[in-house]
Amino acid sequence: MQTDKRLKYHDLVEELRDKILSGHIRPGEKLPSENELAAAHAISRQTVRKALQILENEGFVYAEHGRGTFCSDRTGVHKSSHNIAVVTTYLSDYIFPRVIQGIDQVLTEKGYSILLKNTRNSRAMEAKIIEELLQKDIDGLIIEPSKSQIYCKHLNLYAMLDKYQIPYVFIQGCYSHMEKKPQILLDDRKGGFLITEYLISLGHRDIVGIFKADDMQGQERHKGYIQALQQAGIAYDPDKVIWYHTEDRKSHPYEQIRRMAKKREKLFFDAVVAYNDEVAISVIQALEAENLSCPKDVSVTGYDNSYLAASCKVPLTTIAHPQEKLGSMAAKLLLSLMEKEEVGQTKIIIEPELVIRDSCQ
Amino acid sequence: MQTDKRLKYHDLVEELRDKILSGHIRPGEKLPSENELAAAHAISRQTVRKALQILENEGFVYAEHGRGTFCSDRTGVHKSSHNIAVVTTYLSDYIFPRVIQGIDQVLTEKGYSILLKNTRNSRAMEAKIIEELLQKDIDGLIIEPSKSQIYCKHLNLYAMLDKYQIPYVFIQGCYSHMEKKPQILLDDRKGGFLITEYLISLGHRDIVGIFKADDMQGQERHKGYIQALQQAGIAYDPDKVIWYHTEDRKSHPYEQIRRMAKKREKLFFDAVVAYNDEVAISVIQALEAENLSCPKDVSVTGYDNSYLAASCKVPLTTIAHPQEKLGSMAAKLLLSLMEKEEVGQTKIIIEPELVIRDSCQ
DNA sequence: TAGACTAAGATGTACGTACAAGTATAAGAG
DNA sequence: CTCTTATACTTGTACGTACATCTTAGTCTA
Repeated sequence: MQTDKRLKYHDLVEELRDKILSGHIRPGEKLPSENELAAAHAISRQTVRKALQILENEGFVYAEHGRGTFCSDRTGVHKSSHNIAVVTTYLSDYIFPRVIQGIDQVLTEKGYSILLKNTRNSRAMEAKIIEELLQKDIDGLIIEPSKSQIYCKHLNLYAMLDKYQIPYVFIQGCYSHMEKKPQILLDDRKGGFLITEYLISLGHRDIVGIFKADDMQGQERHKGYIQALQQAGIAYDPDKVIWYHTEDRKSHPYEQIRRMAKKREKLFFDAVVAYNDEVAISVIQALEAENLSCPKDVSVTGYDNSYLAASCKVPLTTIAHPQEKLGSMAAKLLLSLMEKEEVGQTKIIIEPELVIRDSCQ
Repeated sequence: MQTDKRLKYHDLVEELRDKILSGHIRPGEKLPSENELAAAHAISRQTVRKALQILENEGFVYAEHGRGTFCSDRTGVHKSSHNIAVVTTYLSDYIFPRVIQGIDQVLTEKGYSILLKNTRNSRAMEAKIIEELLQKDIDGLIIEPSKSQIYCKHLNLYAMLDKYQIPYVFIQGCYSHMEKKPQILLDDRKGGFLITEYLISLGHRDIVGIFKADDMQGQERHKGYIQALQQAGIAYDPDKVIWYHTEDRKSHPYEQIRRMAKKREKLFFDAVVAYNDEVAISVIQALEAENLSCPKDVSVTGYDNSYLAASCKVPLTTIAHPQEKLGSMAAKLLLSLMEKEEVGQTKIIIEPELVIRDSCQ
């Protein structure tokens, strides 16, 4: 096989490209004029022009009529689509709009756009989306993991992201074995602890817990719930815990609570720690259907402090979700990763806060 | 100003590009040889080569050594990023999440992604965003106009979209002079009429109307409100109408209603038609602050049938907003425009529906 | 000192030639 | 009939010339 050195214009392209990539020619710097290059390499000006045109198409240089040819500012590596993918599980009208709003505010300011995708909480879908995103040239990725507690077979896709130097930030959760990756999450265990502890401080001892089984948040809030019970010396009773999956979020907790409430004569709970505000509202509805009232008969707590919590029938005592702040923090972290700054803290945990309203007594 | 026709290679580029775009040269078809083109246009072969190289860079043609130059399979137009921009006014957690969800469902199925942007209801921002989107190569655009009742100076940007053959669909509103463009909207006048007519049928005659001043929906709902009053022979009283701007949506309606409610001895209204559910809730809060109750003292109606309407303190009688359906219809319409199908109906108006709950009597 | 002019030097357009190298086809040899 | 070969035609590389157009900087003039 012969070397490529036989093509003069190709030679020049490689030489100049190397000089740019190695830093010998810096962004904005003027290249030698076409005639100078021609003379220096003992080739014709037309051949030099051909080489420069190739470099221009590749984005390494740009020419200005009458002034000269210059090295591009952005070292031509990738064109920078200025798109950043935001992958969430659901596009529900629950808390995500605000998270995305927070992300958007930060990104728009810096000239980036959001490419929105959602996985419907399916890992297969998530893998498909990341593959797709690797094709489009995105500058970064903010992702909420799907069904995060289950072991994830598609970790190699994240290795691909690393390889292509596409920075990513996890929000709301993170796969095991990736705990050191940049991420912003809430201390869900502490949140579960705080809200349970609050109920205990009001005198409740028979506290039902409702948790989502298919993500890390559910697991963590459950742990916090147990921790608070233990601290108060209350025995943990598995029969008082209801687990549900995302698909059944509208029916399962409702039916379970109704079933439990039916045994009124031996009502064995006086408080409910719900996984989130949506579930809390459905719990209250279930109680009312059995002629029980909240907070008079049963105290109920939510989680996330969504707009539902403030405006629903019984304003909910809940745990504050930072929403916009979570989004803007994630966007800022991603931007600093993209600029390859030395980022000190890449794992940020937001402390939960108790918001007291009317649903407990 | 001189025409572009002076540059020979540029001429040839345009001629060939037009032939390809118009279908005179079909994908895979062989173009005339460089010498033939040179002879036919009485220009040199080198000039022909320059033109062909530009077309090759743009993806319209490809050359095969020794065989010829051929028209690209993918008609070269744009590389098809498979991104579709969705531009809304706000990313509120109000009704947009569901609209976007509807769009996303349809687009994901066809392998497209959403590029999300929001204008904060500013026309300047909208112009900036469209300019930016013209740079990125999007395949289509779904847009909710900003401050749509005000005359829009940036219509030329839509002409640019036409020129680049990027199809777009308006949702929720449309600029004047663009009534014939593809759009999906709600019959807001009829909605305003229906809800006002309903209040009249309950016996109300002193009905306050609250409308947003800075978009078409507000204007239309206001017209429907007047229409219903006229039909019932009730005189229109401008003092009973409150106009507000988006920026003041949280304070202005609330304060106005409180002010009106303060004159209790001569309470001159017994019903309120609110612009949307959010405002309706704030109206109810204002009434309660003055010790008036809804629906006992004053009937209040919402609009949009958001999740707020069902779960708030006093479940709202409101007008159904199709949400997901609006989104999916817009996405489907856009897709059919993109495939250049002959689309029969490009202006779709969705009929409003009354949803009766507890906030009126 | 401010402004106009000029010249030098940069890229851009256009044409020309010559030869290299790949492809398809038709003619000819076995 | 099959394989080889010659040939004509294609695109690719390389060089050369000439002039147009734009920028910059220096010079001259009012």
